[in-house]
Amino acid sequence: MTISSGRRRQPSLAQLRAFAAVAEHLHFRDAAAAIGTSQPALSGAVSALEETLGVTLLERTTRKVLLSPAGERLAVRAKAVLEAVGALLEEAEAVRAPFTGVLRLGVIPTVAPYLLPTVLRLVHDRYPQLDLQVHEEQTASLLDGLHSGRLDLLLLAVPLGVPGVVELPLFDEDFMLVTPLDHWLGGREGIPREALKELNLLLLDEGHCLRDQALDICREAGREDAPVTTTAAGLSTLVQLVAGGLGCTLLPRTALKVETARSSQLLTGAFAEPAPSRRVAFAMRAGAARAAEYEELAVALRGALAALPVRVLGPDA
Amino acid sequence: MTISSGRRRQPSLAQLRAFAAVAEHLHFRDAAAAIGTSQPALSGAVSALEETLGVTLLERTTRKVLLSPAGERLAVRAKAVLEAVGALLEEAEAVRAPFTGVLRLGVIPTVAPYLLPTVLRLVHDRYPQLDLQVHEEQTASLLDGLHSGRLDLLLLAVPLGVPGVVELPLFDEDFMLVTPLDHWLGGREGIPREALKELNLLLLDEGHCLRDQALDICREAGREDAPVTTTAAGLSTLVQLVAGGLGCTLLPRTALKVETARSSQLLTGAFAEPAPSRRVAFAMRAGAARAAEYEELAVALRGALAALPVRVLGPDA
DNA sequence: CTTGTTGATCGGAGGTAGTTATCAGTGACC
DNA sequence: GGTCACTGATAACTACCTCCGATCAACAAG
Repeated sequence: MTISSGRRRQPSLAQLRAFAAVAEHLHFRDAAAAIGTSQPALSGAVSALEETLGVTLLERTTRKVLLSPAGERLAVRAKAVLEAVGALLEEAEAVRAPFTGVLRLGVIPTVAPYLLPTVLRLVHDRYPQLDLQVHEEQTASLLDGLHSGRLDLLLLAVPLGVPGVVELPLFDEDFMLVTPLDHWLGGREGIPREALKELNLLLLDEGHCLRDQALDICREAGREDAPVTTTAAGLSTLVQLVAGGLGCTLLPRTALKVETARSSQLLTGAFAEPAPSRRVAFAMRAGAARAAEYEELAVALRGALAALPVRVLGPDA
Repeated sequence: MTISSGRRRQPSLAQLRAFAAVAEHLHFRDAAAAIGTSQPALSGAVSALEETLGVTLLERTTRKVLLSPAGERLAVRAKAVLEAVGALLEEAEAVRAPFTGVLRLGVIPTVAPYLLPTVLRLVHDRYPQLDLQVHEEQTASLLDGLHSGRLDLLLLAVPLGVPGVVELPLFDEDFMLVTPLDHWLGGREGIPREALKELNLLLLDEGHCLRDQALDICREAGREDAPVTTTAAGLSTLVQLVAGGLGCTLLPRTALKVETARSSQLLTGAFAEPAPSRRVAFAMRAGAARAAEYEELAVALRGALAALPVRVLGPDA
């Protein structure tokens, strides 16, 4: 036996938007301005929602507005509804005109300089309507941006092991050993990984995933101590340090040609098979509205990678 | 330069409901009846939504209705929106009147008979408005029901390791060794786990998690072969088989008293500390509308378990 | 060719939701 | 302590939207 009168109507999206805006601003007039309506309309919408739900959402005084405990919980749900609507609209937009509009692509610094030429040419030739905006950041920052909606698609090294993020693998590439001219391993092939135990290895700064990968490879090779002596902010700098004789470094295969061409003081060595390698992939939010486009983009990019010294992967690798 | 005219309005929930209903029934009149409106209203709503989104959702002929590819994708989004609205309404209901209405609780067979008395008494005394509907099924079926919305809350052995499911641990309980009277381990204490390697162990049928746990314990004890000779559909049967001298079995501590009281042909042995054990917990959907209630229920149940021979856990164990 | 069924269209009634103008309560400030 | 600025709520009005019943046009079956 319920006391509440009559049957309850369904809340409207306008009401949920009104509530969400008030919950965010905690101020009716500001919230009204934010969603482009009048204060009375918003006031009425929130009241109607409270009536509909049978719950007091806000503690109002004439001087300030507070969310009630119930309001706190329901504001989350309201935002979820509005997000779902946003996703639907975004998907409709994507369906209506695929490969148009802005695509905010995040790329890690150890991939960007070597892969972007290929990516940019591909997009320009094949999807000329697509406005690609590139953001070069480290992995952690990229993932944060992906989740917060600041970025749409990432190009980085995987596996990430982050739930809610889908990886579209593109290719594997080996790491090469770059040494000074007079180094005992200089220019050799079939270098065993164990050689890493003895080397003075130069690494990137903290935060670069390439640094962590190099450390992992050292660990796998049986090296106990951290081989850190000097660090550098970019691969170019790193290579210059090697040329200066300060040590050796690992370079992904795609970076090799560009970075070693600048100096005649370098030699390149190849590891014995299976050489240490990294996998590069696209990453997107699970359930992204434009997922189909990103997958098509991945297919196209795999095709465009044929000229590069990498092992291109299938979509399910 | 867009061809489409004017600014687009927002879709309404009624429109999304209309579309979702048509997508489900693929028939306008049936769909209209399903959501309690007239066919013209529904027809208009879908048309308006197509206009709003700028996308053709349905391929209509006068004889049949098909979802367009875009419609397929957007129907999923529309359903997601409606689900989010449903979650909001459910949460509002829960806020308005917590611990009232129906709670569909799923329980595994090896927990139900021993814990339900405590649970039922607790709910009856403390939450008399709560209409507890108990469903006894095996873990896989329970999880399926939880995801599909057929069940609200589960009571089972953890860890599950299922994403999207939150576990609220309740207690740990040891496994005891039940043997015939004349067994060489009969009634002993401090039995080493390695003894399991030598035993003829009777197990439950496939699908019972207790069976898998027992097999795990055997594996940990170093047993290579599967100790399966006979199986039984329930612990009561299993114990009768032991009393008949067909072998030994493992029984959770909570089941011990009830199951061994029926026969004088049994002895109970305790393993050496730390004894093999299982953890029993509530499990709910992540983001469940009534999550706060389930957590309170877990707290209350932990308090009510003091009389049982188990190690009650804290909420973060 | 007739008939039944399909989804689309029409015209009018009702309600929803928006607007502007105004009210009433509260805290800040001199 | 009184004034004032600012808060959210209310009132009155209007516009639009959505709904319904009735009807229409297209199609398939017999």
